[in-house]
Amino acid sequence: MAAIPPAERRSRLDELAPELLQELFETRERPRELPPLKGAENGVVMRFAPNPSGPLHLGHARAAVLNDYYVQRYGGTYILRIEDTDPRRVDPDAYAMLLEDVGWLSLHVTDIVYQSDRLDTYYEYCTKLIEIGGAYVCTCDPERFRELKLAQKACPCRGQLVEENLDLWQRMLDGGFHEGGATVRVKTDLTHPDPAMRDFSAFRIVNVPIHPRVDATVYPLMNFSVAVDDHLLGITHVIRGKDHIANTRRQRYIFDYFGWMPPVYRHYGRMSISGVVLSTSGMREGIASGVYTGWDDIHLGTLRAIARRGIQAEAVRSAMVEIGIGETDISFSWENLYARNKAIVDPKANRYFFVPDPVEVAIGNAPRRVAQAALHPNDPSRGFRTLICEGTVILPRAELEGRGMVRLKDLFNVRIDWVDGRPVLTYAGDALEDARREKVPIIQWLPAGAKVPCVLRRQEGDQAGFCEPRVVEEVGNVVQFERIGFARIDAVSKGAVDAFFAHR
RNA sequence: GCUGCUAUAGUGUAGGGGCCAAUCAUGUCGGCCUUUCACGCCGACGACAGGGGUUCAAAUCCCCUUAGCAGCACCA
Repeated sequence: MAAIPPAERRSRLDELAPELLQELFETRERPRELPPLKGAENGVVMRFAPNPSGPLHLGHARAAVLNDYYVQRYGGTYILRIEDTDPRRVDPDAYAMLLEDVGWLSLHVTDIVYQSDRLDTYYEYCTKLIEIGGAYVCTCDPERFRELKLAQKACPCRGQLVEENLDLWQRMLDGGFHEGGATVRVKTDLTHPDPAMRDFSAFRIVNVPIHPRVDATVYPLMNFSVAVDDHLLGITHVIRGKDHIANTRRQRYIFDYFGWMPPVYRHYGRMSISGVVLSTSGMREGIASGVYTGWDDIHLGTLRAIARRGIQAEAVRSAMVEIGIGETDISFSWENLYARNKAIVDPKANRYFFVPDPVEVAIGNAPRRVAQAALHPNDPSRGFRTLICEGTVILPRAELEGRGMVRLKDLFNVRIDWVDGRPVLTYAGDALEDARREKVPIIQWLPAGAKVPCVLRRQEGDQAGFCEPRVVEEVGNVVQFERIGFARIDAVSKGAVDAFFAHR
């Protein structure tokens, strides 16, 4: 066998056992399966833990979908945990937006937990941690503490007795300190090679702004509340970005102090997303200053923005599962997302004509014709659109330029003569074969008397024109404007259609 | 700077010592089909970051280099 050149092997095999060859080279696309999770065989408890500072975007979708994927795969519970322990980063409107976005993604959430409901629990565990000598209240200036930390030196507060710490802690809770005046620190290892690990903060005081859901001034930092919650809620597996690797190590100290078993962690790599704005603060500013129309502006990477453009949740889900939980840094590919969306949307979308940048022209010698154009070429049972040509039509300007002939789709051929730079059209027969033979483009058109104004909104800018009257019935649906691409019909106002371009 | 993680076609991914002359998708190009530049079908293009080492055998294990990323907050 080895003596036969590989190229020859295939042809030989083809002669000997063609069915074997076919099996060997059959390209079956198996549904993508992500690597198994350690210790998940008997079910999992996982969580998606967004911060209510704005709506969800594609970055969130990755965490949300991947955790959901494993919950679906192994069975178990999926907790939506709203991490609202920083009043400064809470947008009261975001709570509702989060739930909408989770709903849009069809996450299989079984429980919803608000961390702001659980402050007393965190306080209780903080007291315990102080009691067992795992934490202390630090009243140093933050800048001073930082210097000491970098020098691997203890701050004076670190040596306080448990009783002193408990007193100070109570004083914090009683409002005896102001913002910045005191912080609870977890005792770790001052000589830890990674300065990020040294005596990190667990609680702080926030006086302004007031939390929209709870009356408090002492708030846990995420490493404390997350560790306590992951344990109390029985989280078995955590999938999150690698920006949390350091946090995982910090949280480990808390698990160890309490003698808890930490969950299994997977940290996926950074995902860069080009072409849209993702930072919540950047989006917020842009909306406030009028650069963006709102959280669903098509230049943003929020789920509501891409949904508005006609991207289906299932496409997002499928794209995220394809990306998976690899630790490599990746760049998110809109192309791949669009391809997946097209697969979902193409069989459903009805076809219509949209004529951008229209020119109205009378066609010389044009017979009156009733054109029947299929709503979907692969599904005749859906029926037809009826377009009546009485001789005057509108055509996309760009399709005429430089041409001597075109065919109007589902209608007839027209000759184009250029007189003083203006197109003069003449009926040139019905035969499709003529158009084929001449390799003439078959273009979209509309009767001059039966058209609806339509604006196709793209990221690059708006495109004005006209579309078929029946598009008005497609609000909320994705349609295909023939030869242009897929678009979601967003609204109809004053008889004009507002459409958002999805992709080709 | 310190601490850590990662490196497979343009993009995303599979492969974790021999089955790799490397998977699948997407993309691009060509063809077929078609009254859309859609869908579908056929074909082509395109990658193991670089250098050492271990081994009979390395994309796979080890080391170095390079590059990217993350963290070093009283954010999450």
